[in-house]
Amino acid sequence: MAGRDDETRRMTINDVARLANVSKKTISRVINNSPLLKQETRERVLKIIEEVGYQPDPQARGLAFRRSFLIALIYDNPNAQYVIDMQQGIIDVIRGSGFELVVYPCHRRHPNFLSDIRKFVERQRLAGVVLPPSVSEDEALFKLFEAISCPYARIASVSLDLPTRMVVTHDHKGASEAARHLADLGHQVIGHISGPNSFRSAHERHRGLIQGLSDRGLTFDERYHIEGGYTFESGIICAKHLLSLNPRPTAIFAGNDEMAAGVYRAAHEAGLDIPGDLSVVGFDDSPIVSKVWPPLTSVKLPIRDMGALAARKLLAQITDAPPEQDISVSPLLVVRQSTSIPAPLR
Amino acid sequence: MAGRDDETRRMTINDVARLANVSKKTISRVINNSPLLKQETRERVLKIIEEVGYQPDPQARGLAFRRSFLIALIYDNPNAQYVIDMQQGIIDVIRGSGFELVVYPCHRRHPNFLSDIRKFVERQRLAGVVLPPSVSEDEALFKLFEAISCPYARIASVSLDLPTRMVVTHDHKGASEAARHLADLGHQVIGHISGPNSFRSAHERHRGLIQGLSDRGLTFDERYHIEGGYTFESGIICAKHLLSLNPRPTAIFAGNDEMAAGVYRAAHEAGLDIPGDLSVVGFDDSPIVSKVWPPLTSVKLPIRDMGALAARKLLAQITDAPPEQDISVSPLLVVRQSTSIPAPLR
DNA sequence: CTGAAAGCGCTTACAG
DNA sequence: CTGAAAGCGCTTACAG
Repeated sequence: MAGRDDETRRMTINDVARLANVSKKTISRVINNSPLLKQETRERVLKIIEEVGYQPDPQARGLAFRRSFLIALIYDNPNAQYVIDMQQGIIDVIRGSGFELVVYPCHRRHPNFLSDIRKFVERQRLAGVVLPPSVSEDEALFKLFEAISCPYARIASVSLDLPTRMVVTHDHKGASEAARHLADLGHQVIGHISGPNSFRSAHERHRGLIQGLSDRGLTFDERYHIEGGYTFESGIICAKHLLSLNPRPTAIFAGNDEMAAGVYRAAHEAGLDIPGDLSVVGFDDSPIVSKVWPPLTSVKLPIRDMGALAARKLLAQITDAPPEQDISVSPLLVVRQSTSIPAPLR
Repeated sequence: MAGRDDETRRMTINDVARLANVSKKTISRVINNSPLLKQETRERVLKIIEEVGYQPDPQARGLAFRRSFLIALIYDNPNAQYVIDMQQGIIDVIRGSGFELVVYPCHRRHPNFLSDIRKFVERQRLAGVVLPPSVSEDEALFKLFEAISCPYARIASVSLDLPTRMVVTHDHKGASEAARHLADLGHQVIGHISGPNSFRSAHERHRGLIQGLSDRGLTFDERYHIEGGYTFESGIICAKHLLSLNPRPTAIFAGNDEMAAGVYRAAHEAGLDIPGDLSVVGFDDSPIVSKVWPPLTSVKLPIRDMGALAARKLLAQITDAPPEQDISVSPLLVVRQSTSIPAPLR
C-alpha cells in the first residue's frame, strides 16, 4: 500500500485511557454506552474524547465484535432518482452513528445473484442490509438472510414480513386515491397500464385502482387493463393499444411516471390533447412530472423517508433498541394539470 | 449486538494454513500476491482456498494494514442519473477486488464540509476517494487529502491535477462539436444558457461553443449568453430572455439537458416550434432526451466509463500498480430531432 | 522461499 | 462500578 506515514500518530483507546487515568475497558464502556458506569466517569471520559478528537476505529471494533459497521443497500431498481433518494434517507439516519453505507447494485436474474450476495454479506460481516423493490420481493433472498443471521429491512408495497423488518408503502392506497380523483372528475372509461407482473407494486396499484373506482360505485373493465414494463417505451405501446379501444378511455392511469410520459407521447401522436381529450395520472412523482406539459398528476411516495425508516428499523435490530412504531408511510396524490373533467361532460 | 451464532464457524487464515500444511504467513503471501513464493505452493494454497470457500476478513486485514478496503464516492451532484451511473462504473472495476464502495453525499457550502470529510476519511482509514464535479473542483479539499495522505481520483471537465489522479471529460470538445453542428446547419444567431459560474464545466462548455463557432468562421455574440443554474426552472427563465432578443436566436445551446427541457417549455409557451422555429441542443444525454418531443440533440458523456476509469486510477495508486494510460474520455454529440436548418434558410 | 513472534485497536469473558 | 488477560484475523519486521 502506498502513502507516507502520518505525522502525528492517531489517538487510540490506550491513549485516552492513559489521559483519563482509567483502564481501556472503561473507555470501551463509554464508547458502547454501557449502563454500568458511574455518570461522573462517563462525563469525564467523554470530555477528554471530545478534546483530543478521538474516534474509535471501526475496523478494530468490528473485528472484536465479529460484525462490521457497514450497512448495505442492495438494489436492482432502474430508477436512479429512487435509489439516490433512498441512499440519502439512509444516510440521514446513520450519519454520526458510526455506521456507513455501502452500495451493491445487482441483477436479480443473474445466475450468481444469491451466491454473490451471500459471499458479500459474509465477507464484510455486514451489520445489516436495506432492500428496496424489487429485490425486497425475492423470497429466496430472505431464506438466505435468515440462514446467515443477517439483519435486514425490506421496503415493499405490501407487508411481506415481520413489522420490525418491513417498511410498507401502501401503493394500494395511493392508487385508490388516484382512482377516486378520476371518478370524481366524471371519468367512467378508464385505462390502466400496470407494471410488470413480477413486481408486487404493479398488483397493488392495480388493486388500488379497482378499489378506488368501486368506492365510487364504478367497476373497472379489465379489457382496459394492459401490462407494461415500467419503461417509457412500454408506456407508448400500451397507450396506443388503449387509445384504439372503443369507446376510447377518457383517462389513463399509468403504473409509474415513466409510462405516463409514454402516454403523453402516444396522445401527442394521436393528436389528443391532455387533459382535454385524455386525463393522465402517473405514480412516483419523479422529477419528470414537471418537465412534461402539462405537468403530470402523480402519486408521490416519500422515498427519502422510506430509506430513513428502513435505516431506523435496521439500527433497532442491530442495537436491540426498542422497535420502531411506524411501520408504514403513506403515498400522496399530487394533482396537477394533466387531469380534468372529461370532454363529453364539458 | 443481536443475532444468533453461526452454525459453522467461519474459515480463518489459520484453518487454511493447517489444511495446506504451511504457516499462516504463507497464506498471507498468497492473498497479497507476494512475488517471493514458489509457484507450486501458491497453486496448492489457491486450490484449497477455492475448495473451502475461504474469504480473508477485510476488517482484520485493514486493521493490520492500517488502511481499510473501502473506497468512498463523495458527491454533491444533484443529477441522480449521473451519480448512479458513476457508482455503477466504480463497482464494475472494484467488484471482486476486495474493495467496497461507500457513499457520502454532502453539501459543499455546509460549514462543516471539510472537517466532516476529514473525520470520515480518518475514522474509516479510507483506501481512497472518488470525486465527481463539483466537489472535484474544491481546492481546499485537495490540500486536505494531501495533508492526510488520502489517495483520490478527480473527475472534471479540464485537468486540474496530476494525470494519475485525474479523469478529464473534455466538455470543451463536446461543446465545440455541438457548435459546429449548429453552424453547419446554417445557424448564425445562437443563444447560450451556461451553467452556474461556480462550475468549471460551465466555463468549458461555453469556451467550447465559442471555439466551435470560430472553427466555422463565426463569432459568438456575448449578448446571447446568459447564466443559468443547471436547473429546469432556470432554463425556462433564461430561454425567455434569449427569445426576447432581436434578432431572435434560431438555436439555443443549453449547458445541460435540464435547462434544455426548460427551453422546450419556454418555446412551447411562446408558440415556437422545435426545430422549425428553434433548434435546441443539450448536454449530458440524460434519460430525459427521449421523453421530450422532439427527442433532444445532446452531448453524451460516458459517465459509467468515467467512474470505471477513476476507480482504476485509484486502485493503481493504492496498489502501486503501473499508472493508467487513458487520462481522459471523450464526449459524443448525439444528433436527434431537435436541431434542423433554421427557418429563414428553408 | 518460508516461519515464529509481536502487534494493529478494539471487545469478551471473567474477576473483584 | 472498574480492571487484567486473552483473543478477534490478519500483517509487519525480523530471522533463517
